[in-house]
Amino acid sequence: MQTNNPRYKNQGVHTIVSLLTVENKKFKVLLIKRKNNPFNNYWALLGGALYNDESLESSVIREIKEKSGIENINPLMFKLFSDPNRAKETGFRMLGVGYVALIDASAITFIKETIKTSDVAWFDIDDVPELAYDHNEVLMDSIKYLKSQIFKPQILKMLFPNTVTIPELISVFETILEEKQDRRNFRKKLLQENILIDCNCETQGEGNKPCKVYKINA
Amino acid sequence: MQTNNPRYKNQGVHTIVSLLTVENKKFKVLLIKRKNNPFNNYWALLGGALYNDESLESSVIREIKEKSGIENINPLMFKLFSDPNRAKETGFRMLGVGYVALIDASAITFIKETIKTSDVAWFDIDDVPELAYDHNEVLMDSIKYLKSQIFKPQILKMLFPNTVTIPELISVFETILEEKQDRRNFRKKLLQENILIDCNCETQGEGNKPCKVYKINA
DNA sequence: CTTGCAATGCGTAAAAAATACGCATATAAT
DNA sequence: ATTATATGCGTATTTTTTACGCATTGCAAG
Repeated sequence: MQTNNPRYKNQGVHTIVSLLTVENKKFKVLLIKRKNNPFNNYWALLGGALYNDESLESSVIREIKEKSGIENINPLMFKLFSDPNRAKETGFRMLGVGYVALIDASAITFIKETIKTSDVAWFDIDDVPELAYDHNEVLMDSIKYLKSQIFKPQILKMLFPNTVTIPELISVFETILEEKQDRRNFRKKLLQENILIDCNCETQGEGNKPCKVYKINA
Repeated sequence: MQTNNPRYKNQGVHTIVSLLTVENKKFKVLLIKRKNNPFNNYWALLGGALYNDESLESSVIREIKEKSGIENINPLMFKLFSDPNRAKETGFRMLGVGYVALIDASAITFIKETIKTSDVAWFDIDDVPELAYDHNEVLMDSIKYLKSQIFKPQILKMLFPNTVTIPELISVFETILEEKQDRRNFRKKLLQENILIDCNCETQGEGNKPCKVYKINA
């Protein structure tokens, strides 16, 4: 077929993963420091080449697991990056498939133990340096997409894989959306749309009135 | 880099184009008959391999021009088809990038003159045979996407590159959406959202009261 | 020249969805 | 007791969507 034709040779696909979290009301992204050319020593989003026999999603999951130790991720594709020159430094025509994934704050602790090297780190979204390739653009697009899809159970489940309380949800939403949410409407919406499952228990020992505990319905 | 690693070898990208039109209140798609294996003699959507130095969109435009003679197309990407086995018959790992494009009824006449061979033809949407690869799925997805985006100027401009009247618009919308539109609300919406530009002239000699002539604002 | 058809163009009314906000009450810590 | 923060029920306002009424215009066919 076609790989013999120079017009089609040297094409490839890689995934680009915007792995985000919220910790202490700060919105953060996981970056890795490149150890090869091109863009040696630049920070970059997670990602890597697609294997022939795996799906894009498996590739993303594999990549996240390798670099952060995190499993049980359900990433979402948000955009295809296809500019012919977007990775010209490699000498290949690479398509980049953009994915967003989220992890909950408790997993961050776990990641911190996994990460021994200084080449993987969380960056505050407002404090991201110039990244390799077109990754700054990819990151911005991923956040825009996330904001538009934040009420989707698939996303909420990544942010809160186990249990949640409504105050926790509000806090995380306000951080990501960068705007205040009305308590009453917020709660009404989540309950009306059957996004939350009542666990019939409450938090305790946290100062004020206990919160009801829910699970994300997904 | 990576093409030496068998895990990444033999990857490629091709575009798949759902080229649609409405003629005499029938919704139609342009198909070509394959003359090679795999899927020899099967009908298929337009499309082809991506060249290294062209954008996906250019590839689509080129493909449409080669096969139909039509130019001035502004296609829209709607989905990435990435199943590892979706083109296993070729022996390659091919990503398929799905695009929708539309042409106006007047261009159909032009295409008919261009098409001399029996291997390119318009099919009624309800009468599409089993297609090569995953093209039946691609076609269905493209129509679903089109329905959801039909009011976008980019799409309207393809359907009506020159001038339109509101009755023409309604007729085409009713065919594509498969449901009746209310004349008054339809008109209100298009005018309120500044989708139409008044050309200050009217149709004539068509029986009843003349229609105002508009251009799509895009 | 009247009548019917299909268009323009201006309405309003009802229904549904999104947004703003009031307030009574419960629980734990101080 | 007071304070802080939750639950949970409510309503009012605004915006958007949908449904539909009707007077008027221009052409064609009888």
